[in-house]
Amino acid sequence: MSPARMSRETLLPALAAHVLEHGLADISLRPMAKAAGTSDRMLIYHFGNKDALVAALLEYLAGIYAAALDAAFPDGPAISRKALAETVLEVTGQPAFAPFLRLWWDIVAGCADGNADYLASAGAMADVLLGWVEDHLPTSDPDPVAGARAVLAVIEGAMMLRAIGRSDIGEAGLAALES
Amino acid sequence: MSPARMSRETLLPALAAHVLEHGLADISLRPMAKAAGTSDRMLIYHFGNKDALVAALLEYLAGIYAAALDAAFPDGPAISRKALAETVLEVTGQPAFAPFLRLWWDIVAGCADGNADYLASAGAMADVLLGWVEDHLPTSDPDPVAGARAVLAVIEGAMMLRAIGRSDIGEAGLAALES
DNA sequence: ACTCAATTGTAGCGACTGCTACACTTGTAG
DNA sequence: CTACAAGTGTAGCAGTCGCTACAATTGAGT
Repeated sequence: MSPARMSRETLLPALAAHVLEHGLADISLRPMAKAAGTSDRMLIYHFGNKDALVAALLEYLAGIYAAALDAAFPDGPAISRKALAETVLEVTGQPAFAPFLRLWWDIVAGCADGNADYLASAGAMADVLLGWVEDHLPTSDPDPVAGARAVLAVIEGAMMLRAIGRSDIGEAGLAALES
Repeated sequence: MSPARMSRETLLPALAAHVLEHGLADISLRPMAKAAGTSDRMLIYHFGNKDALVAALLEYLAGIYAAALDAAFPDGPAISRKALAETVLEVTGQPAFAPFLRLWWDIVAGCADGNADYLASAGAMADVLLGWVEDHLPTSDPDPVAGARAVLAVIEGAMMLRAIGRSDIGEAGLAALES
C-alpha cells in the first residue's frame, strides 16, 4: 500500500468539492485536509500557506464553473433577450446550482472586502457568463455587445434578489429587457 | 465617575460603527467589546449570546440604512427609469457608501448560507430601496410597480458587477432600462 | 549499497474563539 | 439601614486557528 502521493493537482478536486459543500467563508485547514484525505500539515506543504491554497482553489473553481456552465445550459440562440435571461435564471435556480451560488456570494463578499484573488476569480467567472450570454442572444439582436451586458446586469440583479428571498422582485425585473 | 451603565440601546451604535468598518463576516466578541468600550462578558450579558447580538445588530443596521438612504438621495422624481438607476448607482458609488456595501455583500452571503436573520434583514433593506425607487420614478411612468422592479433588478446587478470589478458591464447594462 | 531530496507523521506553539463561574459593586425599594 | 436584583471585572475553560520543528520514510539517481 503506497502512501498515496499527493500534489496540488490531486488535492484540488477534493478541496473544491468540500468548498462547494461548506462554503468559502469559514473554511479552515483541518476540515479541508480531512475531506481531502490528508493533513493540515500537508496542505501547507503543498500550497505554502492558506492564502495561496485559497487562491489556487479559486482559480480551479473558476475552471469547473466554466465547464458547468457549458454543460448545464441549452445550446442555440434564444428567441429574445428576456427569454435568454429567463433561461439562465431557471438553470441557476435548479438545486444542483445551489452550492455554486453560495460560493458565488462568498466570492462577491470577498471582493467587496478588497481581496485581489477573489476579484480576479469573480471577474473571470463574470466574463465567462458574459461571453456565454453574448453567444446565445437572438441572431437578430441589433447590438449583441450591449445586449449581453443588459441581460447580464438584469440576471445578476435577479439572482441577488432571489438569494435574499425576493425572487418576485427579480422576476418582475426581467421586464426591463422587453423593448 | 460612574461605571457608565450600558444597555443594548447604548451599545448598538458603537457596535454598528465597528461592523461597518470591519465587516460582518469575521466579527468576534472581544474586538466588538473593545470598540464599544466594554468587555465580551458584558456583550453576552446584554444580548444573551453572539447570535442574538448579530440579530439585534442586523435589525439596527437596517434602520440606519433606511435613514442613510433618505439622507443621501436627492428628492423629487427622476426624468427616466434609466436616469433614476444612474442616480442610485452614482450615490452608492461614493466612498461614504463603501462600508455599507461591504456589509451588504456580507449579508447577501449570509442569506445564501441560509441564515434566517440575514434573510430578514436583507429583505427589509431591499424593500426599503424598492419603495424609494417606486417613489422616485418619473411621474409619467406607465407602470410604477413593474418599473420599480425593473430598475431595482438592474441596479442590483450593476452594483454586484461593480463590486467584482466589472463596473463597465454594469453601466452598459443600464441600457436595459431604455424603452 | 549509498546519497539525497521529496514527502509525510507526530506533536505542539501561541493566539484566538464563544462562553461561564465567581466574586464584587452598585442603585433602588422597603 | 437593609435586602435584593442589576450590572460589572477577573480569570479561566475547552476548543479551534494557522503554522512549524523535528524526525521518519520513501523513491530515484549513481
